[in-house]
Amino acid sequence: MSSLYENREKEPAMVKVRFAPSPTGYLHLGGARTAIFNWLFARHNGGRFILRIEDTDKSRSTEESIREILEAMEWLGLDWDEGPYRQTERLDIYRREAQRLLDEGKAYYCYCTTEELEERRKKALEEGRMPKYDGRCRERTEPREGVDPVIRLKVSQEGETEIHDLIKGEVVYPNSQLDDFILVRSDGTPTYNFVVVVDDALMGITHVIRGDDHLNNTPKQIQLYRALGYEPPQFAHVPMILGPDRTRLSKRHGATSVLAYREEGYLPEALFNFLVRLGWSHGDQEIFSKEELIQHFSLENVGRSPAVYNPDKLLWLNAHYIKTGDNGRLAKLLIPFLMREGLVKEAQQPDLEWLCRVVETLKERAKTLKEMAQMAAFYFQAPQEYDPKGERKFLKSQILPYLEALVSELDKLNDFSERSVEEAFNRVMERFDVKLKHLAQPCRVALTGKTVSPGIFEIISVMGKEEAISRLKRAIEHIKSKSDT
RNA sequence: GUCCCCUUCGUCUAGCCCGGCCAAGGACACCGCCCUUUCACGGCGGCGACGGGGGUUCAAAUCCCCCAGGGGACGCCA
Repeated sequence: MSSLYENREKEPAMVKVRFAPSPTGYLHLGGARTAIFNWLFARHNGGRFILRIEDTDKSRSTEESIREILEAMEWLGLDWDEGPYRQTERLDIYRREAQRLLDEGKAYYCYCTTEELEERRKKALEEGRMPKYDGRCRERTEPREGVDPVIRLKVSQEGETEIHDLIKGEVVYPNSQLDDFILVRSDGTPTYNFVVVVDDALMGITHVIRGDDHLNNTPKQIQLYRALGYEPPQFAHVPMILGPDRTRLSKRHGATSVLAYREEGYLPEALFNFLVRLGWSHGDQEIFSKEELIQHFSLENVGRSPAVYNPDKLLWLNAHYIKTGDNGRLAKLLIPFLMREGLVKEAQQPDLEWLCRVVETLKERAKTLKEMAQMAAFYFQAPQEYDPKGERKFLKSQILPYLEALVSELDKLNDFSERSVEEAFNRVMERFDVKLKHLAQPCRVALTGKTVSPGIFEIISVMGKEEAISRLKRAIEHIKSKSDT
């Protein structure tokens, strides 16, 4: 019976993955994509997705950051099945595990000070050596006066450690590169490399999917799993997202916070779709619903090379989701942006049904909700002034008769639908024997102040009879006052 | 410096594992044309890549080796 072999090959009964952000800032694009890959992997395999906050660095972790991260995940629709766990609430577990390693002789106290370490590191770098801890406290039996010790793991320097990475393939590290890394700081708090292993093991994580900046940590962690007597999980190291300058994505590259995209008027499904296609693909398909992603996602189709973040494509996707989005939903999402533009006051919410019609006229040309709100301005306020070029070109005295005729035709309408507005235009065009463009452009400038807008019939219809006529009359007066002088 | 990862159009990528279907496909951006009351949308077309060098083979983007470039790690950060 080759039972050992079979056990190795057999997939774990239940896939369990985690996303483990450190709350030292907002959720950025790279972190969000890692979360998405984990979530998708769990959902695809009918497994569990757990959220764990890695807050062992007390000096840098903040509650505000935790709130931000959770909010960003909720916005993206990444729901978790367990957690959020907080590592600061599990300190007794780490203490117990550290003591166990100490008792078993697999870890030891180290009394070297930060200053001494820093000096040795500097020297090593200068001499072109690898700056690693030399293990000098391994055999120390006596404490050192006035120094709070750290706990280090005895790491084997012999041989090599192999990683069977689901994305990178076989990766082999010479153990000579490893050093006795710190498990517990001198203040008694555990370090990342320690807690990540303890938690992943104890929480039964089957697949660790994370950024490939962690690939280098993996051999250390594997040694720790073994020292602890736990079976290492499967690893999948996802290539990082790079900025346009091909370095690690950071604040330098502009807005990288997930929530900042919401503020800029991006739809969560657009960012989701964009992020998942950065490094993962399914043939030539670009647009994916969540259901399709869950159905198709697999680690095999994750690329091995890093991806440069391309804001133009995100914008295109966002435009697509706006274009195809539900008017009612878009209208609701648009309101905060209208308020920010000063078009809608907090107290008086616009009529949603009407707003839906506004959205309908704008959704084909707006790439973001922010942009849509800006383009919607003329629906809320009559032009304060006319675009100079448009005025010169279209608001001329020759067109006065057309505009006046149009006002009277519109005034006769009971039904103010797009269709009947169009018919009113047709009557005016026939009477004066002019083409639509000679009527439409002056009208557009009169109504919106600009030479660019959605279709003339739709905006008039949506604007309403009273408002449209009043704006046309104002334009007529404006033209007259000019020609008088 | 050492170790690890990566390398197809400007960018995201398909193809690579199982060589021939690839004079390398799709998408974003860009350019042009068409549609058209403006702007968009849409349609059509164009531009544009296998990092370099050696092998192996009848045949290599695909397999092997070397080099170069890029990224990452080397913390009492995660």
